[in-house]
Amino acid sequence: MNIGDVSRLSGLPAKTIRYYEDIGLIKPLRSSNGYRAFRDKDLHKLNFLARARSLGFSIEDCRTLLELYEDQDRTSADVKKVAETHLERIDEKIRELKAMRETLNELVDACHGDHRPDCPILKGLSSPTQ
Amino acid sequence: MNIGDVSRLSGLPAKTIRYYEDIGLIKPLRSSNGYRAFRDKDLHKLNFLARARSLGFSIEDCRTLLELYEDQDRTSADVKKVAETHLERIDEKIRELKAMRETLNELVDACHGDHRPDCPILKGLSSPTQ
DNA sequence: ATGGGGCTTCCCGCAACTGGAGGGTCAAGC
DNA sequence: GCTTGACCCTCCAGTTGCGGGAAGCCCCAT
Repeated sequence: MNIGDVSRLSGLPAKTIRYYEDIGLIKPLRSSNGYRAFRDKDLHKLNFLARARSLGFSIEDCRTLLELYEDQDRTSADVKKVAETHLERIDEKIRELKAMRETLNELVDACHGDHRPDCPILKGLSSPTQ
Repeated sequence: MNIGDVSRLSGLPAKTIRYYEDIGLIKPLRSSNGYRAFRDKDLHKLNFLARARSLGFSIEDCRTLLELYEDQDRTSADVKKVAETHLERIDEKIRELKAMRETLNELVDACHGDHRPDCPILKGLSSPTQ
């Protein structure tokens, strides 16, 4: 398979796939013409990466998960730990965003949004949030 | 005021303040020794920026908001529009994160997390999410 | 005068790609 | 055999919003 094929099959842009090779996540073979030659194994890994990335795992997490994926002697505890740590990061991010959302929403609600210059949003931004 | 002073007062790192000058968000004067000389006006802007950034506004949004802040002829509708657009981006982000959280949580819950290699998390990542 | 801050500029690096330039390869159609 | 277009290759620069660190002034206290 050429890069275009695995790109279509995995849904990942060819650029991304080349990047993943650059940073050592996948190691496709090469044809005599210099084209990357992907095996089923490479495609599986790309699908794995696409799904892990879509769940928000960092590239480094993905590297770890791929290693565990390929290690027959892994323990599920190791995998779970990575996932739980990531879950906590997600929760933290959600909390942050909700806090932003709340403050911002109050400001937006207080703003008339008419032709006049008077604006509680700008006022809120220019005076301390207590 | 020197950069250290406004850094302490605004809570922004000196590096960040220099960066904001680089990209034209603030325009402090210069003392004869080459040091940046910040006026109250600059400090106000830095505080404004710190608060806008903490609400998740992008630098470009901040630039727009600062312009509106300084424009006596603005309309509050213009400000509100920027804020509402940002609010929608936040909501979208929260939705994404919650979807991730849900999927990830299911996988984590299904995983024993013991010494055995069998792991639903890796299985989930290696087979299509239907 | 010497030591320790503080300030300056400049350049590199981060994450995770994306875009584009400049060029080789391959298969089909004429 | 030649061209055309769709692929593919590498390499370099840019994105966002800074942070780290080098190399070198400046200023004040001892």
